[in-house]
Amino acid sequence: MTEHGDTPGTPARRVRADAQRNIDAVREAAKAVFAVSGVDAPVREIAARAGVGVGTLYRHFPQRSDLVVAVFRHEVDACADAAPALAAEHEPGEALTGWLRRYTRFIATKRGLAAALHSGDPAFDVLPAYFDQRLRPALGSLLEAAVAAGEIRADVDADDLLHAVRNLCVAADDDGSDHVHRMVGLLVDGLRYGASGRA
Amino acid sequence: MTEHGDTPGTPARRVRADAQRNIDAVREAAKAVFAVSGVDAPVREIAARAGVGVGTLYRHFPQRSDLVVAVFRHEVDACADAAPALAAEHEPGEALTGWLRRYTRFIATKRGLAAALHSGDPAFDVLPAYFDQRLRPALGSLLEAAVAAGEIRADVDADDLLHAVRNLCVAADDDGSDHVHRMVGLLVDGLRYGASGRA
DNA sequence: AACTATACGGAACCTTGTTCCGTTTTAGCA
DNA sequence: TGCTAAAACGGAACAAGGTTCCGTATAGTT
Repeated sequence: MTEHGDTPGTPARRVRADAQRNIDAVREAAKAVFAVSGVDAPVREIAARAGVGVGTLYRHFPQRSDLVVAVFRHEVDACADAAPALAAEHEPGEALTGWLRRYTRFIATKRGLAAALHSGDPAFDVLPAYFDQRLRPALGSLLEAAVAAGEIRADVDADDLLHAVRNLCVAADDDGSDHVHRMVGLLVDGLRYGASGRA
Repeated sequence: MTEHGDTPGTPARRVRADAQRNIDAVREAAKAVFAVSGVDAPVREIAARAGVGVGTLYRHFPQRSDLVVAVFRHEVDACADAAPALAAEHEPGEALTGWLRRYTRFIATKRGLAAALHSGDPAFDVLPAYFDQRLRPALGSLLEAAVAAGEIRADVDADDLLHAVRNLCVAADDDGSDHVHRMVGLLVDGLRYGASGRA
């Protein structure tokens, strides 16, 4: 799991309780507003939704882009953290498909972000790296477990799968909601095809 | 060739001379400013550079995006119009390589635009179509001539070549300036490889 | 309880897109 | 050539969004 709402570069200074509360509130508000109005939504709207003044918002997120980055990282963290949780509660194969479903849901909410990521703003340069660095091990451990249990074949790595699913999601615009689920199901069946069969 | 500075949808109404002068001036200024500061440059800066008030600018280009579109179309036109000119002055093979060089120069200036094109703004939806519709015949006629002269093989069409060169350009960021030229040269040599040989 | 570093709120400021309107210029015509 | 109406001009004014500033409030400490 990940600690809490630490904007990076805050080495060890205690954060006042009310400040932390506001940091979280703003991040949640931003997440909600981004989902509805896209990442270009006005800062004031986010502040209002969080029940906070713009001054407070800017104290914690000095630039608009910091807010976008924070929301993105938090969601990546949540997605990554779901892996061990699923692994603890399900069979390896179940855990794997469950996590991929979770992952597709994550990707689906990122339509607006995609444009921002490729906008050339260097503030977003760190995001793809964070994405890989965090999600690859998460999926990797699920894959390993499923391979060890003999439920899937051993010749696919986390990176390939991550990118394949992502591409499936972006290709299927936003129409038939379960098309992506069927496609991902197909992928997983493909993984099962060459399984060793040992349980 | 293409008439002059006709923003589309101007059926037959005479344009006053000073107006036409300003339209051209603004378009040229925008081209220059975009090249330096990118397509997000402030409108006022463009107006100032054109020696014109913002009111005048907005009279001819009611939206920022109209200006971007106009510049883009004008440059596409210039690039397309270069084809017959080259064909008239050079051997078919020469004309072809000359035009491809011209085309790579055009693509190189479009770094900033690429982001805008994929920004989701529907105002830019028409541009890719215009791009193809205008450039394909231009290159197509050069190809035909070169094939007829026996200088190149016959099994490559304009679309493939346009996209191939474009991809070469975007792949090679903006470093070694002539890498692209060498790669395009390679492509053309490839075209020559299976030539019929008849002159 | 008093004190201080920290945080809060929101008015104010700046930049940028867009509109409005009084003034100027062009082009046809007598 | 001088007259006139339509067309075009310029830039002040407006709207909206990002960012800063600073007087006030509060958490945490002694």
